[in-house]
Order: sequence, then structure tokens, then C-alpha cells
Amino acid sequence: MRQIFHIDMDAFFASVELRRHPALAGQPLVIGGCGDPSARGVVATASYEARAFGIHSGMPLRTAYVLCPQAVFLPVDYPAYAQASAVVKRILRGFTPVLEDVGIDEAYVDLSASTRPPEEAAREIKQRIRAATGLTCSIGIAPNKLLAKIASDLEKPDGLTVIAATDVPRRIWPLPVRAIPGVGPVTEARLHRLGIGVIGQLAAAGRERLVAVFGASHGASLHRAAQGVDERPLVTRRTPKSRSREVTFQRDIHDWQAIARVLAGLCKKVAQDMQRDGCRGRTVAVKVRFNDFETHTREKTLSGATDAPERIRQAAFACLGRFSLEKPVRLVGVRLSGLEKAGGPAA
DNA sequence: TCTGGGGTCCTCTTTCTC
DNA sequence: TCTGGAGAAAGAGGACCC
Repeated sequence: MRQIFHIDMDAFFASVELRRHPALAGQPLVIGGCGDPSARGVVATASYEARAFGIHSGMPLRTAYVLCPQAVFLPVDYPAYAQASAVVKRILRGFTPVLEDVGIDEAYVDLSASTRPPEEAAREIKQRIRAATGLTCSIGIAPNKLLAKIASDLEKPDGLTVIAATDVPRRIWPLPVRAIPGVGPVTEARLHRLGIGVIGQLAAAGRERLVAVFGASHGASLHRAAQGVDERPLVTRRTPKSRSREVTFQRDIHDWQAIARVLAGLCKKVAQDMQRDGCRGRTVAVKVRFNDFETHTREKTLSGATDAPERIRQAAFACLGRFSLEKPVRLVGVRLSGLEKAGGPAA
């Protein structure tokens, strides 16, 4: 029987900030953007006190300010969080090398080979993380990644939840379909239209019906998820597929010369990222989001991979030229995909 | 009225190549 | 030389995640 642990740091960014600014303890704390709630940006993390006001991740900072003007707003400090994250991952690797890194504040580890009782190992993980960082996490233990992830969310913060395959009807089926990772607002709404609100109803829906509505791949995976079935292995090594840079203007702009200047700067940054990573890419894509939030991309595949800023900029400008210039622009971005390790002949 | 930035994966359509 | 079909590759968009 597999023993998969999902470790999820509690209100990670906010907790790191509280460690630095202990005087803020107990106050509603919102981390996001440049820390100015009157500027464009969204909430990256809110403390549990701020969440009580209805503030949550992804919410515009301006909305968060309306909901709780007395909250403390801080800018996102990725380097500080990355440092804390590295300490946590190092502790986890001390338990097993079979670790899947899934972002700055969470990871899966496979402790199937361990002879220790899983809950004992989990308590030690939590204790070591707290001792080294002062931070708490929630851990879900289950026979697969899907159930472990759902489990880690059940008793936040500072939770420890074990779910066996036989617990699925009692513990998983009463949960809303949104509890399944991969079910977002669109899939949730489509399921609601079918009269499916909780995972148990999804489990009873029948594979054929889900496949007919959602297609072979998505339908079948929803059906498997509702049964608590997930055979995916842990992915311990990942090679990046793309690199991108984008920026949202503080005010929508209509001046395409200015947009081109910003795009050129983004191309330069992507090229620097690629050179630092020792990678090259073959497909250049430009993303434009207009003032009505309509978002489009145009891409161009080169004859060979490159990390040269001038080559990336030329391709990006060619893509930019294929957009019609009618509406003001709020965001522009550039992405390089089709990555390969540098070493071959440059384009 | 508001909606970041950096990713992955999937689907569908169009274009290219044989 | 023209045409059509199949399969691959490219291109665009969308859903979702942290």
C-alpha cells in the first residue's frame, strides 16, 4: 500500500511575514502586488484573520481594501519565501528522496518504503519544520496524490489527516466537487448544471455520462477522481517547458510604441533567464490582454532554438505586428517554449 | 468595477508535408 | 501536374494551479 504525504504550508507568505514582523500577529494581513491596495494587483496570500473578512487569494487588492481597510498590506517578497521553502524541502528530503516539488509552499513525498507508522513520521516532519522555520504546515496522508492533497486541506491550519481507500465514501463523497484538484469554477458550473454538487454525486454519475459531457480525457479523469482512484507516480524531476515574462500596466495604454518598448524589455529578461538556465527555445509567443480583459496570443516558431535577445525581440515584434490595434492594452507578455538545453548550434 | 505573474496541460483548427 | 487523404506540426484559446 502506498503512503503518499502531501505537505502544504499554512498561509505561507503571510506566515513568513509574521515571522519577520511579530508585532503584526493577530492583525489581518494581506500579501500581494507591490503592497499598495490602491494599485493594480491581486492577493497572493491572506492571514486567517484577513480571511475572516472574506479576503482570499486571487482577489483584487482594491476589493480586499474595501472589505477590510484596517488590514496591513505588504508586497510579495519571493526571495524571502523561496529561502523558507528551501529549508522545508531540505527537511523533507531528509525523510525520503522521493519528493515531488509542486510549488513554493507544497510538496508530495512517498514514504511507502518506511517501516514507521505514517502518523509518527508526519508529526516529526511538522515538528522539524516548526523548529527550523517557526512555520506550521498541514499534512495529508493517503494511498495516492489526489487523496493526500484533499486530505491536507481538511484540517487546516496545522492539520494531520489520514485517509484510507475505504474512507472515500464517508470522508470524500460529502465534499463539494471543487475539492477535487483540477475542478475550477468552469467545471464546477458545468457539473452544477448536471445536478452534481458533491463528489458522491459525481461518483454516482457514471463514466459514460461524464465522458459524453466532458470528453474522453477530462470525463474519465473526473470519474476516477470521484472514486478516489489516482495512479499517478510522483514526478521527482521536471524539465521546464517554457519561460515567460509579462507585465500589467498600472493604466491601460494605447501607445504601441510604448508597448513595443516594454515588450523589448521583457524579451531581454527572458533571454537572460534562458542564458542563466543554460536553455534555448524555438517558439516565441506574444500575449496581449486588452482593457476588456480579452486575451490573445500570437506565436512564431523559429528555424532553430535561440537564447539571443535580438532574435527573440525580432520574432516578438513580428507577432506584435499581427495584432489589431483597436483597444487599449492592460498587459503584454512574451513566452519562449520548445526549450532545449544549450550546447547545440545557435539559431 | 475588478480581475498578477509564472507556469502546465488539453483541445480544436489550420497548415504543412508526404 | 493535379488532387486527396493522413499524420504531424504549428497556432490559438481555455482551464487550472500556486
